[in-house]
Amino acid sequence: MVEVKNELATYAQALCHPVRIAIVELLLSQQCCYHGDLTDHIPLAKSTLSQHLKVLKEAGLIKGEINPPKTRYCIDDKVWQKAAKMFYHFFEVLPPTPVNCK
Amino acid sequence: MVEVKNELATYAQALCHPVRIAIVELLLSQQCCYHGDLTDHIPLAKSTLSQHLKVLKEAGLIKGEINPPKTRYCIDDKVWQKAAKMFYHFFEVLPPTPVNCK
DNA sequence: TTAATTGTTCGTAAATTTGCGAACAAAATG
DNA sequence: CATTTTGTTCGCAAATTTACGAACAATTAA
Repeated sequence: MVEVKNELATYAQALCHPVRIAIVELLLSQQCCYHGDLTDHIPLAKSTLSQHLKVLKEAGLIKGEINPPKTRYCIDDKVWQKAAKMFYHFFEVLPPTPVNCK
Repeated sequence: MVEVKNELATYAQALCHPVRIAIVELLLSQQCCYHGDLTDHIPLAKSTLSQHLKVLKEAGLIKGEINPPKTRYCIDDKVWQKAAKMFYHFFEVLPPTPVNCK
């Protein structure tokens, strides 16, 4: 890291691992928040899953209300929309390549 | 990596480093393709920049025509649009949280 | 109260990422 | 032809990431 951490890079970083994508997709597929055992869906040690959840939490994309035996993980709407906007904008800025572009 | 590499994760991976974001933004800001010395814009060793470019190239997001003393780096429109669509879709699927969501 | 359930934190090992300089390649220029 | 320019590749070291099991909370259930 050679400079100030880019916010977009932070979100990308949170989403750059297949397991974290899977976790987020699972949360997205829920009517409301997810509660239950994530290891039912993703075959990893719970400590490993906990670590991935931590990454997503620290990026702000999800929030969890954890009253130890019971847990609830949700996408954080607000941050999610913000990240969405940043990605939208990032990908939008590409103008069509001019035909005379060499 | 515990499973088949997720394509979205691959793009996120390519974009998860501030320097790579900076490189892509530089390329996006060009009328056409970029040619010149990237170290003018990003204060890193050229070998390091070369590595970051390699990551972006392997993800397919950029392409470079390198005839050694001269170089041209471009966003790869096709892959870019594909990645854009994947991110759009990924972020779009979030329905508004129901008010009765507990 | 004791056991069961569920999740986090800690320590550790293996793999990957990041960054650098040195060495190397390949074309342009003197 | 030698030098300059520009970029890649090759070690190498430091930092980070990933994954695991063990130990540790904290609440629920027996």
